[in-house]
Amino acid sequence: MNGVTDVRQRRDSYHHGDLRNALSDAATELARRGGPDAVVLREAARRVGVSATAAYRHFANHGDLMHAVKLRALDELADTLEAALAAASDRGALGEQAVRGLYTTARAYIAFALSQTGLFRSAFCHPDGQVDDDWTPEHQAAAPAYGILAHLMDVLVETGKMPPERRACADFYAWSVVHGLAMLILDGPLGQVPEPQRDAVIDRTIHLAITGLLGSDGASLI
Amino acid sequence: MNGVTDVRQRRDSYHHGDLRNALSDAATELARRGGPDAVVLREAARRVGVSATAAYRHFANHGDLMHAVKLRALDELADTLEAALAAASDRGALGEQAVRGLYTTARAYIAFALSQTGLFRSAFCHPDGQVDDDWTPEHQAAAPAYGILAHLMDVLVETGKMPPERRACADFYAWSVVHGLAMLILDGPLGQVPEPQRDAVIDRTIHLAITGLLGSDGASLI
DNA sequence: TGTACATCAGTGAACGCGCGTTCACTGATGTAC
DNA sequence: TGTACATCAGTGAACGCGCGTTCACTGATGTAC
Repeated sequence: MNGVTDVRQRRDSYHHGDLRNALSDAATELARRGGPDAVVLREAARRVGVSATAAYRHFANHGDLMHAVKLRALDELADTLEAALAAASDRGALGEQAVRGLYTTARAYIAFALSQTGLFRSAFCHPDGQVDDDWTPEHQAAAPAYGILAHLMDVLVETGKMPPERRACADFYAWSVVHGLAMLILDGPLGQVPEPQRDAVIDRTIHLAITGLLGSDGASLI
Repeated sequence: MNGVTDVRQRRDSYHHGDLRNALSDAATELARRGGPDAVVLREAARRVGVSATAAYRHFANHGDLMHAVKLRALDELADTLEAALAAASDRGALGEQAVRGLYTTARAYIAFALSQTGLFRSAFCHPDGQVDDDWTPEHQAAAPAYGILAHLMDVLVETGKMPPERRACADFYAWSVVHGLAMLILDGPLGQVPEPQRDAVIDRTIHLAITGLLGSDGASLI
């Protein structure tokens, strides 16, 4: 851990050793604070203690750096969801676990969007001049959040919690609700709602979404 | 119609007559093509045939102009939804009309996001230095799209198509699905799906959302 | 083991870009008497 | 009806900003013999 951190700080030798990673780290921190627009190549270099030109040894251009930030943001989102899922209790039948898992994941997604807004936006940005293939099946590791969701859905069907005929696109549907809710809070009408009410709206909306998917039986669970 | 257009073109007298509107128009066209980032005060002035300085007689600053664009985008979105709703057939019982109206509105929302991406993004941007009160209840006229949705939901309950206990937040829920779906296509994994499949995903997701809200009876309708 | 040399990874100065905004100004308009 | 003058709505030149990117360069490294 400390070894990793060391390499990210300003070096004392002429050669850095791991400049690409250090720049990605610095750029990611910029994104965390200020979103995609705050990712400034010169500033990242400055923070690492290196000339701006040095960055061009490791990234083709600004869009390339941005792209690295995007992948990190996507990873951090997925890690957050997985951690939330792991932290939730494991008791009960598999099906009930999956239902609870859906609630947990949904809330964690919103929480990430609200607390790590800069990164969240960066995960869905378009680095200029980059081919946007982060989402193709081949690169699906870049969107591991989707894997989590899809797996939950499969378990729901297997355990009889969700009718099989609803399975098709159920993952996109769930993702849409939760992503749209996040965006409406960040950029839309729900941003103006004071916080206690907002939390109620979040819970209620997630509840409606899951109930709709599972039938009313899911409702009684939480 | 032509009278309106005239005023938007370059004037021949020293005084323009309706510069504020002309600048809003020009800026909105910039947004339509290139999204919020394409709204450049100097370019809008150029297009109207006026010095950049003149804009400051009518807008406090760039954010103020942007804000005008945002309101127009919001209006155009609402108009599009209403037009789609009006164009849909009016036959059948009120409840069935409302259900069909939901499908129509949802599809029109996505279609707007995909065909008027620049404006769509502008409707949900944050003009810098502007207090974001476009969404407060007092200014709700600024989000007339919400009114359309809320009214549909009320009709669904009144006609017995939707259980009253699901009414709470049902509008936010529906908006979230449709907004999230649009965003996932524009900025997320669904953008990479080739078009025929994508349309299927859109229809299916909307269907899941509405079925979830109404119960499976809604399903048979479309 | 030492040395020559290709290659890799940095440096610092400079450029152009186009924006938002300000300044001191001038031309047109409307109103009080 | 004419005139003086305040006010409104434009103009053109200029500024500073900070970025991404390129250039010709130098310092460090590793490998062939």
